[in-house]
Formats: sequence, structure tokens, C-alpha cells
Amino acid sequence: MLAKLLCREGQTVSTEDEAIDPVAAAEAWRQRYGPSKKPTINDVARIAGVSKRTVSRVINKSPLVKDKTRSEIGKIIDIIGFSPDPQARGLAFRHSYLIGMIYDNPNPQYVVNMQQGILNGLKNSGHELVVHPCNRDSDSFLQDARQFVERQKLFGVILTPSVSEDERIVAMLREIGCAYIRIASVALENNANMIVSNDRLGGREAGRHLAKLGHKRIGFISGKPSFRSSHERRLGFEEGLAEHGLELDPKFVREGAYTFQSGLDRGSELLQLDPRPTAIFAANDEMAAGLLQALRVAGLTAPDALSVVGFDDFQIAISVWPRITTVHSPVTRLGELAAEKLLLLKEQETPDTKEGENVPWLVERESSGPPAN
Amino acid sequence: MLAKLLCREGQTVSTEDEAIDPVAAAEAWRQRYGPSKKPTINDVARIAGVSKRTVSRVINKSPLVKDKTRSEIGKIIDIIGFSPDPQARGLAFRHSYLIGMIYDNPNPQYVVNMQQGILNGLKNSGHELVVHPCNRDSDSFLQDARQFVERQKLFGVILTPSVSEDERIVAMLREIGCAYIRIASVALENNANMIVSNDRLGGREAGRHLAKLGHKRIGFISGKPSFRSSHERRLGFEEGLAEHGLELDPKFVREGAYTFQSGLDRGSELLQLDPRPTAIFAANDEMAAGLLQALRVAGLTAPDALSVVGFDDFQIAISVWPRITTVHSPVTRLGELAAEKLLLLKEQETPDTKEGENVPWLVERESSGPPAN
DNA sequence: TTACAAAATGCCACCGGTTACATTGTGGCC
DNA sequence: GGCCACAATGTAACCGGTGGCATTTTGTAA
Repeated sequence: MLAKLLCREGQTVSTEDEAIDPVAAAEAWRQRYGPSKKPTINDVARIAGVSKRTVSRVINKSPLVKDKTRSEIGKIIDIIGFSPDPQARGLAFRHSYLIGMIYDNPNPQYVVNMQQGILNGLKNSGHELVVHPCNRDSDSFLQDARQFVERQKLFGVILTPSVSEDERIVAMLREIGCAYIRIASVALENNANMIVSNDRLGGREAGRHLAKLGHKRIGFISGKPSFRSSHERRLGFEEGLAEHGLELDPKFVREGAYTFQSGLDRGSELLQLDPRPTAIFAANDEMAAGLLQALRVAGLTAPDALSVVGFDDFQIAISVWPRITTVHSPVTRLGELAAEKLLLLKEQETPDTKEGENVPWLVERESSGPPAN
Repeated sequence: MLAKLLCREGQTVSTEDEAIDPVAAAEAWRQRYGPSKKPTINDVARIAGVSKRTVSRVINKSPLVKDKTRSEIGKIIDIIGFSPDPQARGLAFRHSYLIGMIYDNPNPQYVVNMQQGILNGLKNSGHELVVHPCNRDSDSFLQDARQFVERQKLFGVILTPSVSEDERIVAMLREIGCAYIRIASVALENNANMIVSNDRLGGREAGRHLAKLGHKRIGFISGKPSFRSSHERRLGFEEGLAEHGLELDPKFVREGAYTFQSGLDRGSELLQLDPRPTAIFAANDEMAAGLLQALRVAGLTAPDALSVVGFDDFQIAISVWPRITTVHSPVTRLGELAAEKLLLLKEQETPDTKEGENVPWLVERESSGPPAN
């Protein structure tokens, strides 16, 4: 009995070696301060009985920490709910945990899908998304962007079309050493910094589709020439036609502006031709919808009078009748990939650049069919 | 000659009083470090020959600084291009310069317009916008939001419908002491924290419009009952009708879901009634577009067979034919007001709460007209 | 000119993390 | 057992600002 007691005491004394049980101490701490107190690294260090430097090492996954120490500190962190202050961390690291999305794409659905994708890719990484719409024609465009990046010491930025095609901003980012990912329809540089949407392949699908349906007089409505995607979609479209021995007749080609109205206007022009085309590929859904409108105005309907194919597969493609056969562009996925790549970029883990991962695909709906006759 | 020299020397000596010319010193500094060096408060202090605390006072517009000192420091700041580091500042102030936008509105155009509006309101304030889409039905909804706010120590958040109508998140924000502005269709609390869009007044316009056109059999397609705006729009609509001695017949009322498809489906149902309504107010444009679709499917056209009025005045309202007569809701402006109010909220300058500032207005287009007969 | 309050400024610690470097513990080897 | 290399941890300064309080300067009345 006495021996047992002594033994116990002995144990108690021996545990002084590692102070008291860290788990108990952490729980006591949480008890004492209530559930809303936000702990700091100092609290963790005090509870664990180590210096804050050691806690810092655990946070940053330094290999220089003994396993036992690491796991104890880890437990404490879990129990008291510590998470390092991004501001303090950023101050020391000389960068923030903010990702900038710089864009000038006027299509709300593109923007929102892209944002959602980026956020998916950022999830649980401790980073947040800061949005920065811009206007490339503004005099202060570059300066604004630079200030945005430098003031917030952004972790990195993601550029979407058409800003992503602007070499000035890329040069600026490189100059100030800001990590960036460019999302574009085609590789514009070293693909470590690129996510490409392969619009050309999508255009090819559209071309194949109309060719296979038997169309011969085929038209195209482009976007503004300053939009690279429009160019790519056209190139691919022509490739798709060429596979079937067809080519685009310049008199059936018009320059639109990615807007509903331009699709309506250019579409009306094309419909007045004699003979008119039996199928038209519009470089985006918005214009395809305008084109359907033009048909209606002209007293015609798709697909019997004219097959219509769009590009993007946004909501509008299924908000009109007939619903638009279109090329689906995985915008959300692109955003996700961009975010993931950006994070890897900073970890020096040169991200493996799988080629052709994002390929748009055709979605057949009611707006296209075989030509009349 | 000698005197002159002495005089010069004398001046030089006398200026030791205020060290050397601050402007010259600042320019020399900028020369020495090149254009890309980012100055800190210490650089400014050193150049000005004062302590950083004084510079800090200038930055924060403390009245305790002599005018001369203030203007000298101001000049130096301009010349070397100093702007305080938000992270360091935030660390000391225990908050960041980030505004969160928490939203679950599925309409991309609403989201983008709102973001743009908020950014307009934030312009030149040194604050940035961090976006946080969420899902109110998720188990981790509250926890995610809380972590978002606390981790980034957000300056404040802006809530849009329908999160803005969720009392749980508001309670949480209040508990952790985070400033917030709720944007909603109607005042839900003390209006220091509210921006109201007065959807009821917009609905009233819609009601008046159809009543004035002479319609008697008038229908309504609502949004989900969980959306307050839908309720408000309906109330206003009924008021507008009532002004002309009309009331909404329950058999002409259907519950939609703010989606194109629901407009199409509920619209088809209403069109099959006999007698069918001669006018229908859809609680948003998306459903109004679906309703137009339903008309087309039924072989009918607007406005002769049916007048259609929508709400929002988003792109889709002019991307269909006939273009939709709709109630314009100034979403961008609401965002701007919310941002401004949030900034004022923190400055304690209780923002003056002009009532009825944001009133939706009717935009007449081709989808509405007098009833047949 | 002195006295003294008020205005203007400086000093130092601190916000919550980090890096550079010093120090202590540990195991292997002779 | 003693020496040494290396693993594990601690110390102090720093990132770029801020608060509290002490100190100096200024303006004004006696």
C-alpha cells in the first residue's frame, strides 16, 4: 500500500518533466477564456511550455521538430482552435494571403463562374479572393493594377481574358515579382503561367458538327478581333470544316462584338444574302441568341431555316427557343485549375502541366439540324 | 563676394535648424533607391527628420501635428510615393482593410453588378473587396462565414439577399462585433445597418402599369416564398392594382423559383386556363423570359395575347423578343450605397439615412400593351 | 522674464507572426 | 568517458505600423 503510494508519487514527480498534460492544459485554457477568445501563437507556446519559435516551426511544417513535440503542439492547436493570423504572418513573410482576380470580361456569368472556380481551388488553403475589374483602355489601368497588387502585397493574381492577353500587365507583374496565372484561349507563354481553354478544339467540334449535318453554305459571326478567343474559335471552326472538305466563304463571315445586339445585327445581314447560309456558327452564345432573334424577326425559325451553333454554354443557351447547340467551355474548372496552379507555383513545386486537360465539348440542342432540301 | 559666400554659408548653417530641404531630400531618396523601392514609414520619418510616430499621426490625420510639419511630411509622402502597408496597419489596429461580400444570390448579373457597385463605393478608400459565396443550407454555413470574417479580421461585410435575410448570420456578426450592412428589399432592422431596395414600390409601378393599360384578368408568378423580395414585389403589385380597383385573382397566381424554367412551366399552366389572364407580372426577368417562351410554345405572342412585365431589368430583358417591360432595380447603386454606409459606420459618423433614396422604376418595352378586345 | 498650460513630438512596447543565430540536448564513435 | 556532429529548441531582432505616456516646444498671462 505504501509502496503503491510512493510509486504514484514517483510518477507524479516524474511527469513534471513534461510539465502537465498538454491536452488538459489546453482544455483548461479554453474553459478559462470562453469560446470566443482567439488564441495567438503565444498562447499555444505557453500552454505547450515551449517557445513560440517552436510553435512557428510546427505551423510551417519544419522537419526540425521532434515528433512528440509536434504532435503535442498539434493537439493544443486543435483544442484551443488556433489559426495563425494572416496579417501578422503576411507582415513577416512580406506578402499576404490574398489572390487577386483581374478581369475585364463583360459577361457576368463568365465572371461569376470563374470566381466560383477560383474559390473552389483555393478552398482550405487559407487564401481569399479579391476581385479587381478593370478597363484596359483606361489611362490608369496599369497603375491601378500595380497599386492593387503592391498595396495588398498579393500572394498572386489570376488574369482572365482579355486582360490575360495584355502583355503590358504581364510585364508589370513580372517586374514587381508577382506570381500570376493567365487564363487564355491559347498558350501565350511558358505554360507554367498559363491555363489554356483550348477554344480552338471547341471551334473544331462546332465545325465538324455542322459539316456532318450536311451543311455547305456555312457562316460565322466573330467577336471583336482584339479577343483572341474569337480568333481561336474561328480557326478551329475552319479546321473542323476542312476535315470534311469545306471552307468558310468570306461573304458569310461577319464581325460581331460578343453581344446580343451584334448577333442580331450581323445575323440579319447574313439572312438577307441570297442564297443565304444554311448554318451559322456564332463565336459565343450571346450572339447566337441574337441570331435567333434575327431569324424570328425575319419570320424564320431554327433549325429548319438555319442551324445555329454558339459557344460557351451559358444560361442564355437554354433560356431561348430553340435551345442553342453550343460548345461547352468549362469556365469553373479553368478557375479551379488556375487557383491550384498558382498555389503550387509559389511552393516551387513546378506544377505538372498536363496538356489538353481542358477541352471544350459540343452540347447538341435544338438549334441545329440538317439543312433544308 | 565674400559676404555673399558667408551669407550663403550662413543660410546653409541656419537651415540646419530644419535639417535640409525635405523636398530635396525626398527626391534624393527616390533617386538613390530607384522607382520600384517601396518606402516605409521609417523612410519618411528619416527624410523628414521626425519620429515615425509623427508620420503616423499625419497618416491618421491627427490634429496634434503642426501645420508646417504636416505639409512637409505630406510632400515627402507624395514624392517618394509612400502608402502605409495595410497589413502592418491592420495588425496594429486589429482589423484589416478588407470588405467581405457574402452572397447566395444565384443570378450572375446581380452578383457582378453588386460587386461593381461596392467597388465604386470603396474606390480610393484603401479597402478591397473579398467575395464569399455561400450556401445557407450547408451545415457549415455559419461556421464558414465566421471563419471568413475572423481569420481575415474583416473591416466589415455586406450581405445581399437572401443571406441578408438570415437572422442567424446577423446574430453571429453582432456577437463577434463585425460591422455589417444588409441589402434587402425591405428594412429588416435599425436602418443604420440596412440598404433597402424598396421592391414594393417597384411592384406597385408594375401593377399601375398593367392596370392603366386596361387589363382585368391579371396573373402573377412569384419567386420562392423564402425570398423576401418576391413577397414585397407581390405586395406592391397588389397595391398598384388596388389603386385602380383591381385585385389579384388567386387562380392566376403561381409560385415560381426565379428561374427561366420555372417561368416557362408556371407560365404554361397559366396559359392553359380558360379564360386565361391577359397580363402576367413575373417577379423577375428570368421568369418573364421563360413566360415569353411559354407563349411561343403555345403559339401565342406578346403583347397581343398576353402582356408580360418582369422585374430587375437585367440583360435578359433586352435579349429576348419582345423586349421585356420591366422594373429597373438599381443594383449597382445599392452596392455603392452599402459600401459608403459601411465606411461611415466605422467612422462613427452615423450615416444619414435618407429614406426612399433607391426607388426602382418602370421601363416600358414591347412585351406589354393593352389587352385584346 | 518667469510660470505654466497646451500643443507638438519622441520613446518604447506591442500587434502576431517570422528569420538569423545562439544554445542546449542527443547519439555515435573512438 | 569524452568528443563531436547534428538534431532540437530558445533568444533577440524585425516586419511596418500603432497606443500610452514622457518629454520638449510653444504660446500666453502674470
